[in-house]
Formats: sequence, structure tokens, C-alpha cells
Amino acid sequence: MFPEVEAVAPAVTAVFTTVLTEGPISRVALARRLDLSSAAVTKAARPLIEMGYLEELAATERTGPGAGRPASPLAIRADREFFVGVKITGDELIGVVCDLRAEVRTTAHRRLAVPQVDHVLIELGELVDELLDGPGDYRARTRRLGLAVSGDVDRSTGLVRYSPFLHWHDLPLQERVEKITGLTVTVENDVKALTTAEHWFGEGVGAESFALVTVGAGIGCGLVVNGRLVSGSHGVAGEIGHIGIDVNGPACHCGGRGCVEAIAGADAIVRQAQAAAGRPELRFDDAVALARAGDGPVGAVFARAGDAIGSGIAAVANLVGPSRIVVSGEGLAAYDLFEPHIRAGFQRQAFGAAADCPLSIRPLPFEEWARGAATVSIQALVAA
Amino acid sequence: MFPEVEAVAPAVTAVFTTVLTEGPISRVALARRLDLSSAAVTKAARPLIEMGYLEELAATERTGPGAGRPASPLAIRADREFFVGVKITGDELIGVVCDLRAEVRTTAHRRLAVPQVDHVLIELGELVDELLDGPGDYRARTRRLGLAVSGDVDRSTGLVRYSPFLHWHDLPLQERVEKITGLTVTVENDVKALTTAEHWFGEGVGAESFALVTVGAGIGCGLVVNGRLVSGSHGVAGEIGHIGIDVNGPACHCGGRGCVEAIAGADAIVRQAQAAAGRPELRFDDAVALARAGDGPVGAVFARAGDAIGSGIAAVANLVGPSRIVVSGEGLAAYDLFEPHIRAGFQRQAFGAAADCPLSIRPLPFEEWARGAATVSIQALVAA
DNA sequence: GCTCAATAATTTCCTTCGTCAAGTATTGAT
DNA sequence: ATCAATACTTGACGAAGGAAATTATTGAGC
Repeated sequence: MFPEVEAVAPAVTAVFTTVLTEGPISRVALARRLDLSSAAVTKAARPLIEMGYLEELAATERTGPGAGRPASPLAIRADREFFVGVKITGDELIGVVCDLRAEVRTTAHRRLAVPQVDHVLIELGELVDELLDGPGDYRARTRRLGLAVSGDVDRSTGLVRYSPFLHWHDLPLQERVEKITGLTVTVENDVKALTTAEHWFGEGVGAESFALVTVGAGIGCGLVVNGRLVSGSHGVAGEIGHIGIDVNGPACHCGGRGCVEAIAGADAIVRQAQAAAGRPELRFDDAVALARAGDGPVGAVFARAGDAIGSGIAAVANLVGPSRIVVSGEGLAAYDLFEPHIRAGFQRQAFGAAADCPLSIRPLPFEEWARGAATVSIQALVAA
Repeated sequence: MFPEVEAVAPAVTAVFTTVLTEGPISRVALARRLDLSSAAVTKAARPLIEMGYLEELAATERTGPGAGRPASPLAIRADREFFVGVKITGDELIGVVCDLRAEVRTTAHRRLAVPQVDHVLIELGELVDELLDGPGDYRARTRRLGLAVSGDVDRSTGLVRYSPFLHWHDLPLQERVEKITGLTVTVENDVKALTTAEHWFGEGVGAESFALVTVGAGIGCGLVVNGRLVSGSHGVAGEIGHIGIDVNGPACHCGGRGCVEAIAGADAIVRQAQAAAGRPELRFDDAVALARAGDGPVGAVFARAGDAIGSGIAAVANLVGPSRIVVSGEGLAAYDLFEPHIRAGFQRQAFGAAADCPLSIRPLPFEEWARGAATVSIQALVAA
């Protein structure tokens, strides 16, 4: 887990993780939260403080009725160690350096001419150097790098089995990048990485079950159930985009009919908007502009798309009953056009108490994907 | 956990559970399976053998190339203890006695005039006496009773929060029945109980993730993900029946549109068959008979229903990626009419590798629900 | 039959982890 | 100052597994 130590007691990991995700917290509170004796927490916290990962904050003011020694809450020393996160897309690398609390410290980009592996790896190496050797002097306190890639990724081996957008097959990405950068590398599917980030450091903190829906070119979904990420035994999970919500709907490239993505994916929206406006040269941004300007038929396309997404989200809520759902993604640049319809579709199809599940709908800051990648490498530190 | 003992080491529980669900298995194999040392397994198995829960089978014939001491596999002594399971429906009690391996030993029924609580409890008490004092002499070796009830049930407290079919609200069922029978009672939702049974003793054995779909008056679904039953944080989970698969479909009593249940629920099928045949007095069995006799329009109703169920199942596969799915339920009396269409709908809407998920479609023996209830009480023994 | 390699199970000793119970620390209220 | 309340620490202890040596039991090769 930590540089100096080989193995570490379960309680140490638990204490570290809980302080990390649930902020400054006293030893006694930790003991209650983790169902440990306070003695165990004291013992587990000591090495973490000695290694500089945790620190003791000044006593807080008393809360309750009267007396008692004030707690000295434990907090993460966020700048004890830094983590690089890079999201790899077909035409761009987005990189960040995060601290232990997954706060972004620096950002850098690289456009890619083609997603050809060797080319990407060279650019990636340069990007990492730029991030670590730029202002901030992160290099000395950075040992780990997380990569987020769309497609079928085996996190445990760091193998990219298949990435459709990048046209990569069975690429041992972890190994390759470790050789180039000298860092300890973790590779994860991009949606899972983002879900992890939200679960550990975002709105999903403390949730036993949680769903993240991304709206963009495709429509994806990451799931946390019983406190653990859902992986899917055939490598498929969270494919909310291919739930069929209209048996008479348009055919989808996947072979299905009326898939959410065939109605609300970016391509599908463009196609429908072109037809609705009678302008075959229309692009996504044009469609957004038209809808915002009050174009009825084009507005209806977004309405239908939002409703479809809402239906899909309701399917998630009905099936697994997450305690909250976050909807995000680059598609939500057109946030205002989607939101009411997502909510309407969700409310209509959510069954009983599932309709009470809180829905956060918000655009996604562009470096969020890279932050997700960094989060995965923070997790790797804890799990190691 | 066990009569004589208060607390029990984790390894003991693990060994017991694994032998229970994965049949006769040698200590060395157990050690590998559970990631324990063989010493630990030896130590854990001893008290279980002494208490009569496990026994050592005769050495098996060697398998491999040559030599080595033969294993003496550990097996459950299934008749060491018996468990009563009762499924409570609006008009009937179905009871069974099962052994430790959840094999049904005896069955008994009771018709109910009304689901009025006091009446049900009296009948239940009589049913249990009939089961335990009848042939087989189970009473002396039976300490536990499991109850399966539809609706919102809190297993940990044994409280029935709300059961729509029975018109029960906030009924402390566990407490009441423990008083009447003197047995240790566990109460669980019926679909979850059945899922548990299938996960421990049926086709779901060993699966990390697993789904059970029940087709009947309603359409339900139990989910096991990452080895654990999914409960849903708002008390809602597995509501496959209210996934919307047709935005232009019929309104559902839940307020949604085109829900699977509004197309493929028993009521919906009857209504559609009546319309298709132009005979408003038609009942479910008549519709089945007509479809089997080759009536085109009525056959189409079943086809549409099967397809809807298949789409819903595909949504489950796309979202959580179970390693197998079992489709069952009393609705599958019309098995032959549904099956091909369920498969077709599933194949069409399952995304990528999700389509490879094996689908078992089979009718449900009538006492299976009660067996599910008994299974839950077997689990309670292990967890206690 | 004897020896050896291979595998299964057990035993003994030991480490690790976390609890228990007692003690210290620090506060506000009386 | 004393006391109750709460937070934290300490040291002795015990339970649970692991490592390695030992015993058990087989088939193969001689």
C-alpha cells in the first residue's frame, strides 16, 4: 500500500479510506462508523500519521450539552502524494495531476492526429512529463498514473481488450505505459473510472448504491451496488444506452430497436433534427441553437431524447434502486434542453418509491474524465 | 449460529456455507476455494463434524496421473436439521419442510377465506403443526421457520411494511409467528426468497451475479450482484415489470406507459386476448387454449408479451451483466407460448456479449416459493 | 515388497489483529 | 475544586489463521 510498508492491517486501510472519503473525522466517530474499538482506530491511525498521510486537526468546539474532552479529528494530508490521471479519446489526451483528495492541481492537453498506439504512447509520455515537471514540482511526490479508456478493459491486468473508438485490440497498456513513464499504472474503463470518482469524492460519497449516467456521443452508466462497482460477468454492464424503450422505434446500430442511444445519442439527435428542420447539413450545435431559438420540431427532438434518457434512468432505478443518481456528460452542454424531459420521463417510468430517488443533472467539467482516471490510481494505492 | 455455540469463527461459517452450496468437497479444495490455509480448514471443519452438521465421505478414487493420499470430502448431513418454509398468498398458504440442503421433504396447503391477519396466523399455526407432527417426525429437529410474503418486507426486523395483495401494513409478522409457533422466524419478500434459493441451491450456485425473473400475475426480478442480494435503497429493486419498453404502449396501473407488466402481465394478456378474439368473457386459460389451437390474433398477444419480457430481461443483462438468468414463475404454465418470443426479444435487445448470457426458461413447481422461504431460514442459521 | 513421489490432512508453534479494561487527557458545569 | 462526560491511549490477552514440519495414504517404478 504505502511506500515504506509491504503489508498493512485491514483496519489501517479502512481508517485511511474512511478519512479520505468522509473528511475530517474523530477516532471515536471512526470507531463507530467502522464497527471497531477505539483502541483499534488509535493503533491504525498511528502509522498513517507517522507516514504523513494523515494529520490531527486542532480540537473542534464542543457540540453537545456539556462536557468532555474535545475530539481531534483526523484529516488527509492531501499534498502528501500526487496522482496523474489521463483520459484517452480518439483525438485527444486530457491529463491532470490530482492530490490525495482528488482535487485537480494542474491540467494539460494533447491533440492526437490518429489513435495509432505508438503515436499515442509517445504523446502520453510527453504529456506526463509536462504535467509533472511544470510548475508545482509534483514529480518527487508522484508514483502513480491512472488511465481511462472507453471500451472493454481488464483493470486487474491493465489490458485493453477492445476499444472501438480507438481501434485497439488486446493491448497491454499498463505494461507499455509503465515502461515509458516509470510510474505505477492502473487502467480502467472511462465510465467506471468516473463512477468511482463520484462514489469516492463526489455526490456518491457514503452511498451504498449509486448510479452515474453519462450523456454524450453514447449514453453510458456506471453502477455501484452494495458498496461495490458492478462489472458484469461478460464484460458488459451499465449499457443503459441499449435498453429498448420503444419496440416500434428506430433500428439501432447494435441490432436492437428503439434503444435509448438510437433516440438520444448525439448522432441520432443530429439525424432527427436534420429531418425535422429539412436541412441535411445541420450539425449538433446548429440543432441546439435552433431548439433554443424556439424551433418546434427540433425542440421536440430534444424533448423526445430527454424523455428516452429519463426512461432508461428509471429502468436503472427500478432494477437496482440506487440511493442517488447523477446524470452528467459532455452531451449535457445542451443541459437546458434535456433536463425537464429527463425528469419527466424518469418520473413517469419510476415505480413507487423509486421515483423519490434524487437525480442530479449537471454538465461535466471537461477534465472530469481525467480526474476519474486519477481517482482509480488513488484507489490502487489503497488496495495495494 | 448453531445450537450449542454462541459465536463462531468466520472460517467456520465460510466452510459450512461452501460445503452446503458446493456439495461434497475436500478440505484442500475448500482451502483453495476460500483462500485459506488447509490448516484453517481442518480446524474449522472439526466442530462442524462434531456437531453433526458435516460428515466425512469415504475416500474417492484418485483422479490425476499417479499418486497421493485420496481426499475425504466433506459433505452436509442434510437430515441434521429441518426447516419449515411457508409462502403466504392472498388465498392460500403453501408449506414445506426442507432439509439442510433445501430438499423438500413434506408439503401441505391451506386455503384461506380472506387474508385477514388473525385468521391467517391461526391457519399458519395449524399448518406448521401438521407439517412437523405428520409422518417424518421433524419436530424434534426443527428450530426455524421462513416466511415468504409479497411486498415490502424488512428481513432484519421481520416487519411487513406493506403487502398490497394481502392488504397488510406494518405488521410485525416475525414476532407474531414466533409467539405462535415457538420457532425462530425469518420473513422475506417472496421474490428475494426465491432468488436466494436459486442462488444457493439451484442454477445460480457459484455465480457472482445472477438474476431470477418471475412471470405470473406480476413480473418480478431478483438480483444477485457481486455475490450479494440487491435490496434497493428505497425498498424498490428488481421491478422489471415496470420498465417501459414502449413509449406509445398502453398505460400501466403504476402510472407509466408501456411497462412490461402492462403488456405481459396476466391481466394485460387476458384483456388483449379478449379484444383479439372479440370475446369479453375469455379467461387466461381460454386464451392459452386458443393460442395453442392456432388462433392467430390471440397467439400474437402471447408473442408480444413474450417479446416484452425478453426486452425487459435484456435490460437487466445490459445493466448488471449477470452470469446467468433464470426465468420462471406460475405464468410459465403457458411456457411453450412464451419461450421463443422471450428469447427473440432478449437476443434483439441484449447488447454485445450480454447476448451470450445463458437463459434458463422453465415452469416453477408450485411449492418452489415455499422452498424459497425455507432457504431463507437456512441462511438465517448460517448468519446467526 | 520396497522406495519414492505426490497429494491430503493434521499438528505445533507463532504472528497478527483487534478487544477489553483500566488509565490518562481535557473539557464544562456545579 | 470536584465531578461528569467524552476522547484518546496503553498494555495484557485471546482468537484466528498461517508456516512448516509431520503423519497418512495412495500409485508407480523397481
